[in-house]
Amino acid sequence: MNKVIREAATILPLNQILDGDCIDLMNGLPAESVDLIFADPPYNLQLKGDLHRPDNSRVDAVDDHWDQFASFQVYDDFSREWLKAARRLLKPNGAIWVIGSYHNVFRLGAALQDAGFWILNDVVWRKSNPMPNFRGKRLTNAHETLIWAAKSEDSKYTFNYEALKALNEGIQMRSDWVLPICTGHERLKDDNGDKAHPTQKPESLLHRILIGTTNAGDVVLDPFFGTGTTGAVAKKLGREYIGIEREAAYREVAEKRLKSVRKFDRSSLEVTTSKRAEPRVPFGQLVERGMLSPGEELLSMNGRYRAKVRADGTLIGNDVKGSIHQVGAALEGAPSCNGWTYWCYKRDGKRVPIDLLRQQIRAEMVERPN
Amino acid sequence: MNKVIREAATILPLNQILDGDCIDLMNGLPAESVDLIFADPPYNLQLKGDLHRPDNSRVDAVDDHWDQFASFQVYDDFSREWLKAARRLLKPNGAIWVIGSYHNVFRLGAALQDAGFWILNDVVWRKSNPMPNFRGKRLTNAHETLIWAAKSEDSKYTFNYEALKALNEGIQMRSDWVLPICTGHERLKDDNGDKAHPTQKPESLLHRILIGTTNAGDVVLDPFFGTGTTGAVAKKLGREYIGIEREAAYREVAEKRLKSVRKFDRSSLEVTTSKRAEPRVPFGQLVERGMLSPGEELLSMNGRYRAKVRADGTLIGNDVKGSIHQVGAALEGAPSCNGWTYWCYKRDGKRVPIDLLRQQIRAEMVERPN
DNA sequence: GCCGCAGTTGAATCGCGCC
DNA sequence: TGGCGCGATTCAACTGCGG
Repeated sequence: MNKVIREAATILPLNQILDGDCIDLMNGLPAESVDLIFADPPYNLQLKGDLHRPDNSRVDAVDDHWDQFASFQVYDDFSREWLKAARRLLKPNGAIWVIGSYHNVFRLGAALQDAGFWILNDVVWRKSNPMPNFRGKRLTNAHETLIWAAKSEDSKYTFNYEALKALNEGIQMRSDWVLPICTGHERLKDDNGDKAHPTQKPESLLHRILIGTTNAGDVVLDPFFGTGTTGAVAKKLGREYIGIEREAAYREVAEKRLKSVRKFDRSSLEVTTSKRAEPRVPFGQLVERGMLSPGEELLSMNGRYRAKVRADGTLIGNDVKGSIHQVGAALEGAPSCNGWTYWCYKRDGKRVPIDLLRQQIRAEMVERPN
Repeated sequence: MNKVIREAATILPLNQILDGDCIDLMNGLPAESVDLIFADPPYNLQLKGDLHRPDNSRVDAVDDHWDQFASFQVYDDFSREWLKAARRLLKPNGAIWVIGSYHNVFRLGAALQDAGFWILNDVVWRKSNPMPNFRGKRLTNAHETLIWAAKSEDSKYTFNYEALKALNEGIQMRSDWVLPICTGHERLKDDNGDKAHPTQKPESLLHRILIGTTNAGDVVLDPFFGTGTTGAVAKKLGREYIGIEREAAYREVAEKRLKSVRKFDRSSLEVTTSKRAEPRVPFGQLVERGMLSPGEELLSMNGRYRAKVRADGTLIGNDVKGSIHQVGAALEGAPSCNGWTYWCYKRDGKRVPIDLLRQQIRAEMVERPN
């Protein structure tokens, strides 16, 4: 801990959870005293009725009072006020992370820019296990967006390029991060065994943020502390934290959690690493990418059957419609069929297995596990 | 081309590129005449000096005059004006796609919401081959963001759920799409052999958008047409397009490109459809036709409940009377139940789902529609 | 202890047409 | 135009139990 931090510590309520409204409390703290802010504000989801899964079970929606706003205008006023208070607290070279979904993140991003923050990246948290779209009316909402911004255009912000590169197996870290949502033992439960907080963030996400954009000893503030994921990871990684949370139930869970956290917990470093098999390539992608055209004919490897490619990546042959696997199986009268090795196409009079196209796509993907 | 489209064609400049300012031109077109808008507006990149690669070669940045705006305020005014004109053009059930990067997309998204559009999804285009961050000062900017929004909250927007699911090998399409940037033969060159447009989008992106959110024959408008990717894919897929582009050089490249594009043949454009589109068959018809007899017993799929068929096509089981759906729901204590997939009957000692009888009727209907 | 299977769950702006 | 009723719709993980 260097001298500056030690002095600040006499004023700053380090490693504590403050009880109350984040705007009031931030306005009461000394200006230019914080290195990084992580903020997970209410998303302002505008949910109407209940939603049921196809098996008729009810989805436990986020319908808490703290997520309700009367209008975009009210939400914007709130956002601009807490962002203003947050910006005042940041040191000149400080930075902020904000997370949101399409319901609120565009308003949040515009408010950040208007407040004088300088956006450095937007980062996509691609969820490996999102909730599906049960009604089939939209795309699976499989990601959330984070915005990383410096206090101002000329801030000398912290970016640990090499550390993130190392986390990413030697390849420069990209703006899309694949991480699982918070489940299992990490997900905190209340006394009834229900989830303690409806939107607890995974520690892996905060781990990457704090490793990449803070140094040991830095002061990290979270104005929407919830169950304290930011504090837990900060403590593990040797950063100082300040939490603000107005709901007593969340504060209690967070206090208990933080007591049991130890610095340099090695196991937490392993959270983000996971092995992955070869990435799945949908056949439809060959069509979208023009490697095969709708209307083009495929030939079975044994030369016995033909089928035509359709615009949605299905085949039609002998009146059978379906995936490359389904049509292959139907034509052969087999229970199953690997379409990738069954079909080929013609180029310059030669038969070429479609699997070669898949290999080409995989080579381009250079997929990283995380 | 059906009657409605033919009439509209007398007013709408279909399959043309209009020369001029998109706001003026959109205001001159008839209201509620367009099914889908795809817009790739200027990104308002705020680039300072030149950028060089580690080998000192200069990066060819987007520094065209059309991408320069004096301030966020000016950019917002511009965005809100073209969005207003665009919204007027959309049919009540129409929708819009907008693409942007962190420089502009937050402002665009907020403007969309303020204009009354209803966001359906934000979609991340994850680039398989992005430009690296040469200076190591930020994360590799490896994605762009698309916003899909309906004209209003109660628009009955087009979503070809099954077609997108087919494109994704039978798994529901997610909000993150991995696609390569536009390179190689697809990337259009000018007479000097330089790229004809700095931000040409890949056809694969438009293919997915048009397959997923339009039907054949729909009118698709692109107010920032550029080199005409939207038009090219629309033509291939049998959609009508309207392009607007004020730069003569881009219009020329696009005209040439569109002339050489051919529509895919009819059958390959057919796409996997949802059950919802199939004709409704009342359960009573199975009784009328003698496929099931009054008094016959049905068994629930899980084997737990029985019910008796009545002459009017209702069921009675455990003192509950009503439709196959109502009785199923009541017995299971569920909010709803699809009776077609819930009940089966016995034939030769085997359980047969009643849905097979419905499929039989539907098959006959295709042969003799009336 | 390991494997398989059944059950549960996650920041969700999640019908439509007829009368 | 509001109410009612048909009937369509899910993926990846993790938990716990039984063999």
